[in-house]
Amino acid sequence: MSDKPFRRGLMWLRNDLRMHDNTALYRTDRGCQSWAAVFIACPQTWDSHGDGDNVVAMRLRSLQKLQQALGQKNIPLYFVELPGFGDVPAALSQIAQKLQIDALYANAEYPLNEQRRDRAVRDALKIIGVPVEYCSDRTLTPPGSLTTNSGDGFKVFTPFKRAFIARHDNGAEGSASLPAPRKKSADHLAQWPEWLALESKHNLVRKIPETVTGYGVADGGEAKVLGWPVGESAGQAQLQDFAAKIADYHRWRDFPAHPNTSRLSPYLNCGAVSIRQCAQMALAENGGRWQGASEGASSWLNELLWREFYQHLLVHYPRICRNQSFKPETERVPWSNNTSDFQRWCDGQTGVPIVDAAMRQLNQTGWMHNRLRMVVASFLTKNLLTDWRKGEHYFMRQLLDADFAANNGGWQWAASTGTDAAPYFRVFNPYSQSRRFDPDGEFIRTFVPELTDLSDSDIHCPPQDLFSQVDYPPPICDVTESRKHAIEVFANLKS
DNA sequence: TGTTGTTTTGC
DNA sequence: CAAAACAAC
Repeated sequence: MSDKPFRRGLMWLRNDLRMHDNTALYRTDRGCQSWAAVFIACPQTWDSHGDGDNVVAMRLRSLQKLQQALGQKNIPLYFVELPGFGDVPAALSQIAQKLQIDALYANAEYPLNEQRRDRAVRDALKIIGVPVEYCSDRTLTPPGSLTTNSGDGFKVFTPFKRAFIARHDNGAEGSASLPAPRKKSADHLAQWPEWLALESKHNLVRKIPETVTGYGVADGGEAKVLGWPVGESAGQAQLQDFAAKIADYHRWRDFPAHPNTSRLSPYLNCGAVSIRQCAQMALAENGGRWQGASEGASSWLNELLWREFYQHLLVHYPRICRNQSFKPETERVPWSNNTSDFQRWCDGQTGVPIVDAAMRQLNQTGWMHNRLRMVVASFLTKNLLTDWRKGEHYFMRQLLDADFAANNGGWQWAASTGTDAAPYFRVFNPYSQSRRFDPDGEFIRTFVPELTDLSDSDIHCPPQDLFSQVDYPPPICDVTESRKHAIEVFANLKS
């Protein structure tokens, strides 16, 4: 007799695609004598959530890597494509019965539709007597567990941070991370069927496809997406690279041509790297404290807490997941929503070099430097007075690191519609930002080669006579006038 | 993690 | 008179 409470278990993988320090995976391995993993693609729901080709490619390629790693431990990984989240409970119920599963494990996800899906799965499996365990893994502390004295979720970052640190500045994060699952005997794979037919006509198979319905995937067959190597080992390598540079993070983080940023977001988002691994690395650099010794490490830990803050907000304020702004009065902003302006912004053809360079970086690489995300978001929502939701959606479609909580939080911050957002009168001047953070125009030259020959001082705001000589558009708007107008519009909301 | 226009400071 | 400080948006 084994002391394991369950004979056969199933690990349901989502955006947690790694072997090490994976809470639910660890619980499955420890809790079950025999187990398999399953991934369910839901392209219809993914599409309605705005997931683009890039984030889906990152997900599927990372999953392929994980399947190899699981295979080396003689653990099967099943794949099935269903249309949407609504199809998942019935399918998992069938899967659990046909595979004779005794327990299901997964790591919790916090957007509203994900929570609803997971509750429905728990209810469906309860009917057939299969317990479901959802683990806290995507955040450092479970959303909902940090509240103000009155029991509400924090709406302001600084008090949230203070409360978080009060609870976590005790070295607990420094403890060892969870080990990878243990290797199974060679006959373990044979204890699980090669494939299963489900009643919905979707087959559960052990082969991960190159693509799913409605999604094209970049870089056919390669272990890269838009030049980014995929998988847990690539994520860990990135974490190690950044660990060597984190002491200087604060000094160079704002300069897009010399970025000393972590570039970990695509890995963090699909789960190739855990948030605890990130925090542990930075805490090790910082004498085990959240604030203090190393300015670089402290500064980056602060960024990790912004991510944490936005994840927690979803649970306390589900209106965020209903396509609504956090501040109700900002629903009355008379957005101009000019279609061709928006298209030019998307294409990097606004005639404002730093904005165009940033948008082209996004379009070409699936990633954008954080400061530039603020600059282009401020430009779209304030100077072009376009609804932040159009920008949010475009970012979701393009980003390799597209995460609903972080992306929505960032956009509502820039648009001044969010909690603890930039005050409406704090509008970035893209030319000032350009001169300050790309002083010699190096970043602009990388992505807007039309302007290569301009002087370091002219490149931020090209002179009038350039437009007849070079195929580059004149500025889409006057930033001084449009700034004034936006501030006026927001000020009028009060009356 | 703002910008701008105005006032004050310091040489 | 340039740089710093400040107020208002």
